[in-house]
Amino acid sequence: MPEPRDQSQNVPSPDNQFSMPTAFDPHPVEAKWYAIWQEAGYFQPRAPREGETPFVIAIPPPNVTGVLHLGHALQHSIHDCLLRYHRMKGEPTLCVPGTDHASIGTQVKVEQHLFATEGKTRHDLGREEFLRRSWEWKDKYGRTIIEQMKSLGCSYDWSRERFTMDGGYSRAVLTVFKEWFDKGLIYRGLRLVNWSPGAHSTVSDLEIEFRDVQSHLWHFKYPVKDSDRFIIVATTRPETMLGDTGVAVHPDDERYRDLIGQSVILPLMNREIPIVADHFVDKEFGTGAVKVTPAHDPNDYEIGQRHGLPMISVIGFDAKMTEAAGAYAGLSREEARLSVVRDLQAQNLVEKIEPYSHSVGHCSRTGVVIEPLLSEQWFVAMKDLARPVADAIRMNRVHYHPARAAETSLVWLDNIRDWCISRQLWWGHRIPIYYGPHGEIKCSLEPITEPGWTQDEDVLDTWFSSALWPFAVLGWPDNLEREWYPTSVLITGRDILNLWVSRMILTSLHFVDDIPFYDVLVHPTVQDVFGLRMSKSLGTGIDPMALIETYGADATRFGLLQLAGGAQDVRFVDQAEAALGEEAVRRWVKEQNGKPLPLTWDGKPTERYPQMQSARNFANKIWNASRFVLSNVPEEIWNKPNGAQWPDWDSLDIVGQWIWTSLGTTTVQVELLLDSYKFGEAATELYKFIWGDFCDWFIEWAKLKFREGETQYVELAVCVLEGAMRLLHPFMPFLSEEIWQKLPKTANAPTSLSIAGWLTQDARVSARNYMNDPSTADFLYIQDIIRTIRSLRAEAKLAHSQKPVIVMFMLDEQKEGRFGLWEEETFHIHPKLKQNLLQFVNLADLQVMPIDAPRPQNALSASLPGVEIYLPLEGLIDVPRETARLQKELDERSADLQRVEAKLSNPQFTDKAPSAVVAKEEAKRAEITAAMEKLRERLAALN
RNA sequence: GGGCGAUUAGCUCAGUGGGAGAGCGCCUCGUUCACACCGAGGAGGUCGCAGGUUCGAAACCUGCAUCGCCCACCA
Repeated sequence: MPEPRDQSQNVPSPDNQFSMPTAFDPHPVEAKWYAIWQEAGYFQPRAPREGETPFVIAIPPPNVTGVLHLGHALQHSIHDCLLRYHRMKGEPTLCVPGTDHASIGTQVKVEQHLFATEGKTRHDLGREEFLRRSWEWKDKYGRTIIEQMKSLGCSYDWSRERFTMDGGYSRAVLTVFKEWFDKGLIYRGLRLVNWSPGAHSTVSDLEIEFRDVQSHLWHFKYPVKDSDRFIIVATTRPETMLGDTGVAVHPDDERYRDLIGQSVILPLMNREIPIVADHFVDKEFGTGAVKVTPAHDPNDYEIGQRHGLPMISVIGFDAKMTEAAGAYAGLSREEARLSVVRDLQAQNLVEKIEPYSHSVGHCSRTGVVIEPLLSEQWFVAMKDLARPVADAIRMNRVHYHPARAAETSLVWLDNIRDWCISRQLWWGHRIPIYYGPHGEIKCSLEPITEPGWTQDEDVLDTWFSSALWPFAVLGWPDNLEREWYPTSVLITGRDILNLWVSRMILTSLHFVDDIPFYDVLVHPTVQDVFGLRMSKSLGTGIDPMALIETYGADATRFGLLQLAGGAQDVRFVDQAEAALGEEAVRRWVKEQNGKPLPLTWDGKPTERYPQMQSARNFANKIWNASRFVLSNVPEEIWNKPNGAQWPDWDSLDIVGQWIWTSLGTTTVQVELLLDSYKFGEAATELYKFIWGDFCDWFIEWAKLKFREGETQYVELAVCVLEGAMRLLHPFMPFLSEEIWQKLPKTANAPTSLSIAGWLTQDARVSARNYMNDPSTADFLYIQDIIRTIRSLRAEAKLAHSQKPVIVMFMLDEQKEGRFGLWEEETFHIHPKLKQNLLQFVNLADLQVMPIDAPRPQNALSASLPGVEIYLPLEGLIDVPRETARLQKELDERSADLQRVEAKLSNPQFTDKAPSAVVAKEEAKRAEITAAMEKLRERLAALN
């Protein structure tokens, strides 16, 4: 158990006041609080009560071999922000974390490691030993990303951590397979699949990377049978011609119309193959005639199916030419290509060879060129399963944020193709199909050990198991914890909306008869500073752990959340990249595929990523504001058993009422924005409140009050700070906890901010008071006046030691109803307030005169609505300079007036625009006219 | 090729019909009293281009240009 906070009394211990260093050091704070939170079990929720809606997230399980990248860091910042927010609001809040076995990704890594360290392949080890090594690998490296999430502060229920190959999960996978098999939804078939000779397995579309390759377009002459004509075909893959079983032309192509139905003699193989007509063929491309190799090209496969062409596999699983390639058998694809071209040239059957650039599919795991191959594979029949998913999305049972993301899924679902689920790998869920001695095929959850029976060698596509994630981690198939299901929201990137999200809905509807989550939130893709997708394989990755090291976890989270507006992609600024220049970066990425960029950064480490630097500065600002408030808490408050209390509203001055109000309205804003997943705006609201309102205005003002010994003002400062820490906690959990713990609190206060609950009614009561007493808005008016006075001071180049007199000429109606500012009877500025203002702006005196009183000579001046502000100067003022300034303002106002006049003199406008808009324009005209009049007077007074 | 989105200050981005905004950066001034990871003041924009709708367009429509992402992939 953690050391409980000493609640017997609030003591002004050295820890509270004097040992706070002037700069916030995040790392000790992070380590301390995460350990305490976890040990205390704050991340494990209570069970939901009857009728209560819990908040539940099952995180997208990252690969066991993975490390946190910037996209993850953003995603988990969002997760944890929502979790902490809902937990503080008192909802039962559960987050189930875990990792994915990532079949092919992990296997390839283990194989690479094996080869590098021992020079062996998996076949040298055998299946059993290889799997043992893979589990070892998983145990060793699978922790990394989990530890990194903890570094970020994620408040996930680690006692529930799952792995997609743990016992219960495997049972879920096999159960799904068997049920679909028994229903006939899983079948075996000969299909063209993406074969990775590197991984020696089929791979999913997602695991193919298309790269632009400089190659050639070869034009071959195929002799037409019983004729001296040739038909010329163009190809990028000469070696596949050995497997050609047809030539296709467009049915409307005049050049070939008479040849349709005839045949050609395939050179080198001397095989007679038909000429068919197919709409797929583009008349404009190449020669308008296509060689058809159904066994090695997806489009040719389709054409072959339509015309009943045979399929001849000339390339084998080892990426070498097969026996069917005749004389070329045993050659590699590359060797065969050279030989075929050479032999055709010898026969004078090569028309021409053009340079040609096109994109070629490479295995993203091994980098080897993908070979489309015919192979026996297991498939899921998707059509009937997909329809209910599309229905559920169309009926808004699942809400996508943004809504247009649903369209992506609908297009995919409406054009669904059967899903190839078998992979020729060892690491993964082995297919529970057993073959009997007499050709029997059985699906069994338990191993069949009878003699003569063997299990299918293949494993399942990783996404097959991922598709079950939300309910499999909540107890299915044994005992689904319905109180936590469906989960609340799934947070993901755009790229796996179909591969993963749609399939989760599919399995959930089928097996649990319910949706898996109410909301799907698509988060932005983080791009580099030039707008390119960030990718480690492109050398453009940024390590979030380095950000945490440099800026702290709180700043990293806050900085990332500030970027997370909607689903709009965001750019992450790296000054080192920017310095290198876009052209250089792109050239490097293109030429040095996979190698890290040659980036150097000589400046301060914190200045490299300005978006993070800004967040770190914010954290430091909060730290110092808190340090200042704490250093002013007097003994008597530390000794109070209930700590600081909200003061009486009516006893506060205008500034106190204003900051209290601002806390209340900020709270409402943050709630609204978080409820609608607008993290960037919520973060900005907090930034503006804490830095702009609390630090820049309230604390500066409070300095005067603290010096005067106004204890209740200290209490107010503590209470506002306490509320601000609650608002901040979902964004910056460590810093907010650290400060919150230092504040004087009631004896029975919770032991941690993370479970302390959301803002109290007291904290928000001011919003109601504001509605009843709009005079608090007057402080915004005072701010305007203060800014104007400061501006005049700067204009006059007054030293800080010089205290000028300010004279304000004010309309009476400007004073009415503002009794926080003015004495009720005399309309004089309230003496107490005036005294504070003089100190605040560093003035000798502040005089308020009637609007028609004579203006001082030799003065700088400015005006706001209803008030003119004069700074009389004893010495000479710079007349030309001041004249120019006033003239410039006059010109600007004049332009404004012209615009307004033009509108108002247009009968179309006055007739058709809403009367409120017209009235507004009229008021504007009056205001501008008055202001211009004053400007002219001031100009005249100068000259 | 199809779909989606973006284009607003030097940079990153808000702003969905009625007087162009924020943060960072930049310039000037200021370090005895929370913070230089700071404070005060200031400069800076024909809202990608061209049409259209409207009394009125940064916003709505059309086209074009540029960029990005997703899907399909050109023999």
